[in-house]
Amino acid sequence: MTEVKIETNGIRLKNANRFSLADTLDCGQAFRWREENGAWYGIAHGKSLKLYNDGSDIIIEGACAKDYDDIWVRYFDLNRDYDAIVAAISDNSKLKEISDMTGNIRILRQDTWEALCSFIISQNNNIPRIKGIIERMCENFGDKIDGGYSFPSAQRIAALTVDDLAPLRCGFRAKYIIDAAKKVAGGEVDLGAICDMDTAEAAEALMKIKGVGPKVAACTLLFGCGKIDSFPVDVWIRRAMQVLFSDGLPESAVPYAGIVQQYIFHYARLTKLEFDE
DNA sequence: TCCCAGGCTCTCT
DNA sequence: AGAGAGCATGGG
Repeated sequence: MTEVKIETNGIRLKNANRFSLADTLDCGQAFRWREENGAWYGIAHGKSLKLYNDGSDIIIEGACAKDYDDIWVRYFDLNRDYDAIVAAISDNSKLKEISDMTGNIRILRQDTWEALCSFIISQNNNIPRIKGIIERMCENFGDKIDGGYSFPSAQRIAALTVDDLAPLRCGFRAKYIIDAAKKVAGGEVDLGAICDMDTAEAAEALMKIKGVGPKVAACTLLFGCGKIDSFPVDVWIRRAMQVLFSDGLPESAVPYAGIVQQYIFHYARLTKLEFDE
């Protein structure tokens, strides 16, 4: 996407394109990023990062060259041409208006297990509280690393009981988290294989987990497997689609449905889109 | 305070 | 198959 410079304390993305830190890291797709004095701090794939803008560049502080190639290019979806996607969908005037506001979001390719777990927690919940539960999960059961705690593995959670999760204060979702961990750690649900399946088949496989329905499965596949044809429908999207695209998603957006879904989701929330059902 | 939150399961028709 | 209640908890 851009020229990359390796610097002493991190990586510099020269003239970072279609990459708003705020829109990408705080649009409800990932829950472990926080802003402080203009910089964004977070932990992903067991590593701690600080990101900030330097003019038109983005600095990924804490990333070495090897991790950049092995982890961060994929995590930040840096090889995808978002300009081309925005151009393609802008043939529709509503999508153009939406992407004018949200087209600097990049879809993060998160760890599959973390995405699964995060979106199990997200059900019938609000974003601030989702973040709190996930942080408590990491503090209680993750590994201490420089800068915080890693997201705990499925194996670690599988060794726990519902009662052990009480400190998370996640309510009825605790039993779902335990079920997911046991099935993933035990191999009954093979996340690696699921990421290789087609989207519909993969969703079916994920829904063998208690508490995983179509929406949680779709989010897991979009944000945890990079399946950009996966289209999560939550209350915001359902209402936004009724108001904006009652005849369905425009044809030009179908190949990128998942990405466009995130644009619409963010747009709906930014504009506090009002609906009369 | 009271409504509702990036839904899903269970039950009843 | 489809509709509706209930769910834990706490943010706004």
